[in-house]
Amino acid sequence: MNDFSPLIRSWYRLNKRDLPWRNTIDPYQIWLSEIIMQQTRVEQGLKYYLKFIQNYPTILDLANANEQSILNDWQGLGYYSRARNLHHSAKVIRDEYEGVFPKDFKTLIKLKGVGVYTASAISSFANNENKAVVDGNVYRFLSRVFDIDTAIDSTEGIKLFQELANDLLDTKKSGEHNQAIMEMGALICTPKKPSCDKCPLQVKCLAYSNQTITSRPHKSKKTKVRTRYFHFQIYKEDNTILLEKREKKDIWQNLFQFPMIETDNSKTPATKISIQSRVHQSEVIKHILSHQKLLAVFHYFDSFPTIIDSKFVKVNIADIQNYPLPRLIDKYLEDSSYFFK
DNA sequence: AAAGCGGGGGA
DNA sequence: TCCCCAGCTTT
Repeated sequence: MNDFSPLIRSWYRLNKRDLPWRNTIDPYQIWLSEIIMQQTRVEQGLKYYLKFIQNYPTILDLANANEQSILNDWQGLGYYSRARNLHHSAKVIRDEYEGVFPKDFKTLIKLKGVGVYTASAISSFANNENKAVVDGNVYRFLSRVFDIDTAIDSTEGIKLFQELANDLLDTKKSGEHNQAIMEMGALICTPKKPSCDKCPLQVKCLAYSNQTITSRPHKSKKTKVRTRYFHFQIYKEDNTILLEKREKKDIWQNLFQFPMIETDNSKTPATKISIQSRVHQSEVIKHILSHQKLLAVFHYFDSFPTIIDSKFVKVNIADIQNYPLPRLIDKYLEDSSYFFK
């Protein structure tokens, strides 16, 4: 389709949102925005982007920070490996690239946390490199415009959509083209009730004429949810509590929580938790993740356990804010008056 | 090729 | 409830 790129770019120039990372060609700032926005809505990620630009104005500020501070600033955004990889890559650029942030696809793709999409985005936005982005917006938009039934999460689909996106890319305006095609997906060709009447490609859209919009894009895999049972123990003496760092390869890696015992049901594991010294027990708190349903109970104690695990840390209540916490824990503290009495 | 990894918002 | 969001890494 010859006029695909001109049509979406004309539309984009008139209808684009004013987003801060669109007003720069600094690859560092663009990288920051792209990592934060992975699997994240712009409305949710925007305040994190502003915070990170404020707290880490340059790649060296980020590289020289410690991981706990970065995770603390990332708290609540989810997919915490993004923050760990962010820090790792910042140090690589400081130590191996003399602090100069790369803007070419070949170098970018080597960075941890940067895949084909992110390397294409940064290199096209910062360097006008001829690389087509394929994100969730692009899958949806292209699967509809060309009425493609191939599953977007299959190996075949990934290859097909990347090649189609490459073919449609206007080689002289790759940055604007990539912004435009994603903005079309985000503002017009939305998952539910797309605004086809405002779409510059309505008359050319095959899914529109075939009335297959609602079944595009086609996905094959469905996520299955696992249920887990967490028993958190809140040990408090005066103004000090115990926290432990989650170091295993599991959810919330390198974040902190109250010492926790996982069981296969929500019944109190009496053999592992001393019921005699427990002063209070919370209701079962439900917390939903994409692939896990967590059922948590908080058990309260007014003295420390006789044996204190080496991975526990004693934290003054006023200093809890310096420890990155899973949303489940953070929300529980918000809702609980316990620590403010 | 498939699974694992957060949290929030909309319908 | 279910689906999706400026995806990537590990198994």
